[in-house]
Amino acid sequence: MERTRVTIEDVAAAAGVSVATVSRALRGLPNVAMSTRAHISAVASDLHYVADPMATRLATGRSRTIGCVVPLLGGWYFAQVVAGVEAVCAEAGFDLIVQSAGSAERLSDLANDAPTLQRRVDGLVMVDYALTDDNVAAFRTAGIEVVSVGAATGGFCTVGIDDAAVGEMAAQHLIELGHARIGLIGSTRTEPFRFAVPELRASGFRIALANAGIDHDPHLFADGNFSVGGGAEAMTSLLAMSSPPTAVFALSDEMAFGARRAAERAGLDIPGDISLLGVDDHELAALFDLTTVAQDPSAVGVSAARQLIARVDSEHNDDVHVVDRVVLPTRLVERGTTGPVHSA
Amino acid sequence: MERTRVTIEDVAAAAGVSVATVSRALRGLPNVAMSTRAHISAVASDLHYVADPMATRLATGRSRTIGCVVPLLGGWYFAQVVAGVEAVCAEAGFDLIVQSAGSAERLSDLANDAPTLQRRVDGLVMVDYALTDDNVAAFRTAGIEVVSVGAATGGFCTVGIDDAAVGEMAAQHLIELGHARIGLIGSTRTEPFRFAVPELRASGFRIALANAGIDHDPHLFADGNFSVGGGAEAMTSLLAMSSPPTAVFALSDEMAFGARRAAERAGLDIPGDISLLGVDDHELAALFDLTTVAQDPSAVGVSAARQLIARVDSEHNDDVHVVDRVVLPTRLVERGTTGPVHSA
DNA sequence: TTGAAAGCGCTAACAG
DNA sequence: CTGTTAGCGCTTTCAA
Repeated sequence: MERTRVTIEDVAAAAGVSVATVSRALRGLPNVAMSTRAHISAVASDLHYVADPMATRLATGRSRTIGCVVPLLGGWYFAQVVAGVEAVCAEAGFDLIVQSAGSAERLSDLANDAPTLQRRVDGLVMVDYALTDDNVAAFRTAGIEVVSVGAATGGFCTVGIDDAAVGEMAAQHLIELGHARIGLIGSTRTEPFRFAVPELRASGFRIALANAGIDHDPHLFADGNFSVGGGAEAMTSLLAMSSPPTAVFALSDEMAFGARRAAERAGLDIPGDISLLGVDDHELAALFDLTTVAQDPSAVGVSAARQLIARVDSEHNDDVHVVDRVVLPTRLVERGTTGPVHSA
Repeated sequence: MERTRVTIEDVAAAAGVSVATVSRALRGLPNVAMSTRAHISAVASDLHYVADPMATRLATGRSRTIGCVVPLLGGWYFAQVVAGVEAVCAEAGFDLIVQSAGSAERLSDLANDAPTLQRRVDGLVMVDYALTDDNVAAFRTAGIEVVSVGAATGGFCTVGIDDAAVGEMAAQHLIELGHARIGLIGSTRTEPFRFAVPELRASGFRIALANAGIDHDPHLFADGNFSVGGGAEAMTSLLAMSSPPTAVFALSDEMAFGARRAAERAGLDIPGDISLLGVDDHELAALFDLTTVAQDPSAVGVSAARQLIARVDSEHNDDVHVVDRVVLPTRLVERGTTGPVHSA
């Protein structure tokens, strides 16, 4: 068990060359004789030499680390995204720092910390945030590369799905089944996360209805706060209406789970009495036999991380087509919670 | 927008003192005149000076970063643990690096990387791993502080729950309801995660049965692989027995969800025909009205992170009682899936 | 193709 | 109480 670190100087001495040559040789830089390179490599592995990351980082100014900021660790969606980001980092040899910022204040703290952040990470994946101009300016002047996940913000590269299309697909499916009175379970919260998402999905949904000549009763909306419990409450309030909907579109599967339970508790048959449709294809959606518009959040994380790493690391420049916006596919997964409208 | 970093030298020059004094003053070290300290602080914040983390890390050899290694990012349990760890890191001013290692090979890769890992993190939280002697040796000789989550391994500080007690509580509850033929849905996988957990829970369960004078039919076991689908299959096979159980204990809520669905599909009433009990108190357990033995994985993460940080950072030495083993509470949450046995 | 030497920005003895 | 001076370990001109 060696007690002292073996440094580049040790290798240089043992190989009978200068540290500069060792540095070049080991990093595969040009202008090193084949023989010297081989010799140095041998000596280095012999000594179990590995370059000290901190020294390298200080000298180069790059950390081979990216950060991923999410509103909430531990939620299904965010956990999937982070998993995707991590997978890419692991394969690219990057470290991944995760931070959660669940409020606009915490987000600003982070932005104010941009100067030191810049030294700790080469870039940031910001998941589902609405960045203020100040936030954006802070990251920009600190020189931190940012890729955003979700709706576009701050003029950064954005990867996500087409949320309006999600709403359209949902509406379309329900319309085809003959539904006209369709309830919507969404959210009116805009701080700090998923800000534009509910509105985008809802608007796509409304547009599709309008295109079909159906005018949507704005009262058929209930706030489910993107939670299971909220979904249940929302469904309950929808069912309490004098003229309840024949179908309900929940903007997330978790809200749909709650909604389903509430409907069952109310003695309703699904889809006999009321159809239900969610978004996500959560891992438990199949179990609930929930029809849903599927997305793949881990693929979003993968794509975002690739875009980011391609921008900050010249070695990975060509791993991916660097673009300003990548839109990942969604698709309707028909299961058992939607069916033809029951004519009264 | 300043283009060049402001260094400690700039501050020293502007304040008319030496860099050493600036360093001491800003870090709150003793032996600095009150007046000088105040002056330096003023100048520093005036210049928006912040110490470069990388330079500090190289000079001190400490990174104020901890790592968290999990078998699988994106699973409910692990996401909760990571969330707890992150919360503590954020409040202690530590960065958190997350890595997933889903196989024994990836785990060994990580251990082999211990020398550079040691420079990048001050310590590691290893979640639900069975560390080999080689792994342990690698971390030890690299001087990486480790706290393990789950069952004890490698002689490191361990934080977790009493899994045997979990099994006992479950058995006890079912016994009190009069059940004697109780099925067990568990897992026989041991690599690389949750290794000892299923066995510990199962053994506690069996011991409680034995103490109650019930001899447990070993055929009443089915492998659910800790997944929803696996739980469903396991339940199906249990129900296919010539003499099926009157109650089933699933070693995790997710398996219980699947089991519940399978039972319902088979036309059985819960708890009328068969009782069902899980472990975790997953966020969706209430929705399924599932009786379960609750644990709080994010609290586990919090506790583990505190133990680790107290060990690696003298400033946080007293934040927590440093011990070798912390056991967090679990409790039975009675809901609607368990009921008295139906005498035939 | 290789080496010498000047950083990168901070900390930590050691003097004074 | 404060300043001087070596490092920390690697990268990167600039010469040779």
